[in-house]
Amino acid sequence: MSQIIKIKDVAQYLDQEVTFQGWLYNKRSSGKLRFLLVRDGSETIQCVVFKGDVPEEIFDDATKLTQESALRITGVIAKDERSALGYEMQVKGLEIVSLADEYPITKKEHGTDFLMDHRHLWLRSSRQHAIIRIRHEIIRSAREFFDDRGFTLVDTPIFTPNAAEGTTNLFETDYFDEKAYLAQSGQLYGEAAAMAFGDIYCFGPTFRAEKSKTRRHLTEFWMIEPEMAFCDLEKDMQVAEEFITHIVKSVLKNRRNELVILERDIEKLEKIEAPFPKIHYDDAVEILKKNNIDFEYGGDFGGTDETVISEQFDRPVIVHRYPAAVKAFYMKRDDKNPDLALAMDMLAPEGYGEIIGGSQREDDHQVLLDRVKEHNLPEKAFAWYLDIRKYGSVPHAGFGLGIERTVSWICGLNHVRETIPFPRFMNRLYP
RNA sequence: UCCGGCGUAGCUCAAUGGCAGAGCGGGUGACUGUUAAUCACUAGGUUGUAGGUUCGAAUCCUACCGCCGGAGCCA
Repeated sequence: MSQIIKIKDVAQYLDQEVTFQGWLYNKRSSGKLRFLLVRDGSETIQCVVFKGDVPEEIFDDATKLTQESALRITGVIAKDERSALGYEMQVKGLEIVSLADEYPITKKEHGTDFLMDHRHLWLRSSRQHAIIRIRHEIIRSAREFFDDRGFTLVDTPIFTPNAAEGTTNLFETDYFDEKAYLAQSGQLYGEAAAMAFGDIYCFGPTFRAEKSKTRRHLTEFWMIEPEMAFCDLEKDMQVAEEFITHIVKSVLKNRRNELVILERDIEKLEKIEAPFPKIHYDDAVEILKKNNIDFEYGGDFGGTDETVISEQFDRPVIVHRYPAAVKAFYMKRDDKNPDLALAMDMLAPEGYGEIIGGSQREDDHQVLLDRVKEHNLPEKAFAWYLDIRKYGSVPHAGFGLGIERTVSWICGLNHVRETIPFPRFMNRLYP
């Protein structure tokens, strides 16, 4: 057998005999010719079998190959303008590794529910390849951003003993006859880690048991959450905008072809450059009023509100200083107006909604203890968290980026369910 | 939980009260350059489930189930 190569490297082997290992993506035929589209995970190439060039049994094998059959195929690489890749293989040899059963996913259109039932096979299609590779680049560049700035990766637990804000939106599990909950954020542990290492981030799955049936919600999704000691809200927002700029630029540089496959409007992504507009909550409410949106001051923004606000700008917009009443207990209040929390949300353009939520944290022990009591939280369960404020407390801040919403925005998708290999949402636990 | 839509062949859909169909996929055959190849032939159905109206129901009515979209919910 000749040298086994990846299809993406085909240009280096012009006029040489090589072997691919892969799967049959599609097959066309014409008389004494068989056109085999072979995918090996790196790329897809057309391999041409001419009856006069190969032994009869090889031509018969090429004829009986079914979609997604596994194969090893050997031949000479030739340049060909008629082929989508620019190259194709003139086949000399073919080994069927396994003949596939009738494949459920055909070349015609399918409904989303059917495709989700066959998610394990759907991942083989070119569109899903493009999305998952962009997801990979987003995660790779996100880690690179923090790694290059000296952040330490400190991952946080998934089993947690207590519910920060009630248990209705948490998945409950049995932990040796004790109740445990799947984490909905690593942040509280991240704060402890920041006091140990200065700048840290965690990256892992988070779980929300909300019965949300919208294009923006999953029950299991991934968040990357930096936490920084000696950091205030202003610096927090600055890190966030530089972070997003870095991710978008990395995708544009390293996964441009995938964006083209997805027919993404690349010009819109090329406008993403720090600094981003940063508007006060009051200004955001003003925007809603100007657009005749019925909105009561003091509330949180709904999906439509977020879309209207983000549509005013050509890059992500950061809204800061929300009413403390609609935000979490651990957020520090604004000195200038104690009704406002030092919180910030970043809204993606084009109506993709909140991709980042962050804040400066309350660093005073007594104030935080009062908040825990106000929210009727179990003081004992939060003892370790309050400890952080007793032993060398400092101003600190951080944020969380939702990976799937970011992938959805950068890819220009209309639903987050395609942004994760095996999504979990309402009515979807299989495969 | 609420509001709206949908459920017909493996898949995507048509048939709106009167014979249950097409395209794709499968099978058989033809073709030396196909690009979701094309062409011919062929197999494939408890019309989501249960009940009701009617001479007659995929079609109208009721309930249930499932799915989709949205709202609510969403540190």
